[in-house]
Amino acid sequence: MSEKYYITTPIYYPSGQPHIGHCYTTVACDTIARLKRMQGYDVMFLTGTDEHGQKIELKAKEQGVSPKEYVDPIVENFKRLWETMNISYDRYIRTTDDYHIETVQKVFRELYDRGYIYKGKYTGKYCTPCESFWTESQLVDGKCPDCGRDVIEADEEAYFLKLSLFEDKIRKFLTETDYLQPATRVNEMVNNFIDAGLEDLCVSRTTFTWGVPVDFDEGHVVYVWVDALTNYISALGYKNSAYNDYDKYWPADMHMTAKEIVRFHSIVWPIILMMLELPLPKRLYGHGWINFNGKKMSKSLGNVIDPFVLAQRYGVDAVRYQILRDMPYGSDCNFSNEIMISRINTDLANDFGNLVSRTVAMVDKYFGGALISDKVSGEFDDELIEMAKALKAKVVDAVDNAQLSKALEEIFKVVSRANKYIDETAPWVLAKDEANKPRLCAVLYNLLETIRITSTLLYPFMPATMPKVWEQIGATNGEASYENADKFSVLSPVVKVNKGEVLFPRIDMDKEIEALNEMIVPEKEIREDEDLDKAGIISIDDFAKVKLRSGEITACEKIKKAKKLLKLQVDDGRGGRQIVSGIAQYYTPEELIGKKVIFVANLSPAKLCGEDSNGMLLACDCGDKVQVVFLDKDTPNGSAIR
RNA sequence: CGCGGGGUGGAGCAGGGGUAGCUCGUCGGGCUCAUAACCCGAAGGUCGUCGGUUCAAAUCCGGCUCCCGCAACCA
Repeated sequence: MSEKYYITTPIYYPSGQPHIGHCYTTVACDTIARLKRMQGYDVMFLTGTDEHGQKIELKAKEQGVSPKEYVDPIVENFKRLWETMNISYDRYIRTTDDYHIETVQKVFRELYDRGYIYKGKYTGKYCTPCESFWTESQLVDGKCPDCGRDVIEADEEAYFLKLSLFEDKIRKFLTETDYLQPATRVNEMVNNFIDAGLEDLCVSRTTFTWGVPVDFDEGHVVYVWVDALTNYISALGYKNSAYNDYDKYWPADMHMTAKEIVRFHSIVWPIILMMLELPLPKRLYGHGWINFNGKKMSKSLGNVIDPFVLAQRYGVDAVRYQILRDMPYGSDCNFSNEIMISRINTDLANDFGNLVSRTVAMVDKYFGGALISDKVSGEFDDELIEMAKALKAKVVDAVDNAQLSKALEEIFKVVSRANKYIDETAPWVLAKDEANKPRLCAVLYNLLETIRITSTLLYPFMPATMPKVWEQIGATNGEASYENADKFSVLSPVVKVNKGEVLFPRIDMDKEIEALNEMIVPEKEIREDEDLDKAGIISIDDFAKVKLRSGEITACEKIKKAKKLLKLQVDDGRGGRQIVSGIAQYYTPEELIGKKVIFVANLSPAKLCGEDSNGMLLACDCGDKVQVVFLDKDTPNGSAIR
């Protein structure tokens, strides 16, 4: 019986198309899963989609379809992407699957029966016409993100999970085990959420219906986390009959997530398991984000990179390599087309691909494609051989700690050493003298062996390309195995090579960037135009409701404690008013004083960071910047604008 | 005084008391087996800033400053 290894990605929320961020987590898990399989583990690799919730219900309504109909094609797209990215998941869970729903209902009830769930009141911002609750952060300009109308404070009946009971236990779990990685996040979690007092978690809602029904209280639907987190055990058949390997695989050996949901995986999930008296997972790794050109990735910035396009242009393995190579342990990484191309060119094309190419070419050229058994070792051999043999342990250690970029770094040190070895031994010089044939043969054999070892260890990272390498170096009888990855002299002494296609073609950076830019720019414009159209046509009466007026900024200061807010005194021709505006990043108070601006005069007053605001300045979104609309200096204050 | 991360040669990062290191880029050289690839060398840094501890500080301590997340407010 081989040892088991259970690894999970989060289940992704299919309210939009999958992007490069989803790819990172999934590819990272795939790499770990593949290495574990090579090591002989009985691996269960789970991924899936979290398909319930208000957001999806709303999006479906917008499109006039049922939530399931809305979600199905997106889920297909996720699966298609995983196919493209060569993801070797063993099981795919959808929270809309019957067996999962069954488990969630049973878990919910058990938590209730054990006294960990109680009925209480949920308060939040409520939009009456939409019958929807929103969190503060969901609001758009303080208004309902759906219809744009005002929201009110309201409450609804809801069930809560008594997280607070487990404050001490969870603190201990986080601080006294190495569950949460990287360890720096432990402080973050403890300081922010546990020491601050663990609040009970709202786990049911009545304002929407797209979710798992609470089977003992009609109208209630299980809300987010009890539904989503439970997937890790329902997928194994916990409290359902679809599968039967809970006993075999639980507890999970590795949950991987991006950092924004570490909180729920490090606090809520273990507590739920504690409540159910189930074993706790062994490891949670929270990785950073892929930023694009230094900015957080988001749809509104128009910089979501399409992984399908990348894979098609550069090949799956190149994409897998770059995102794994450049994501440092625990922190964010930067993505740009330049970074990706330069990675592909230097590491994959120049260093690794070219090493294979030149080695195979030399065996071809000097030995007609097959080595001879006569070999003489010499200077430089030992260092290369020792380095290659030591590599496996380093890679395994790094991967075990989710340090995939470190693992790749180590592999490429050996690749680099091999290239240097060619220079040191200068095979083309040896080839000039027939007497040196045995030495030449040994040099090439050492190179083939080094390629065999590095390509074997690269296989989990780039599973599509490595078998091609093995074909080329003649490692076709299972020599390229994990077992052999720390041994030398594995290939047949008279190994026969097969010159093949270029593994990683070099990319012309300038041309490629140009081509990519051409693809990206029009797409962005289209999306904005669409948004404008969708925003809907309004009548002149609607427009007349907005009272715009001119005014002069007479005083202006930053609001301390607020990063983005400026407090402005505006002469509106009627005694003046105070307006708070979120433009502190773009303007200093000095440069605004004396300027004539347009403001919305009849906007309902609001308090921002304790400051009253009566109105709103008109400003223009210009890419990353915001530009206030200024009027001519001689515009009288308080004039109506229409 | 909200929580946390960070400021190291042109760019991206590592180092965490005692010759400042890696990748890319630049410049010079070598080689010609190879995907104009590979190898070697050089230039380039008072390690954000001020002060403290120490024989010795990029590294430890304190103040300041700037950046980036989270949180709170982009009316």
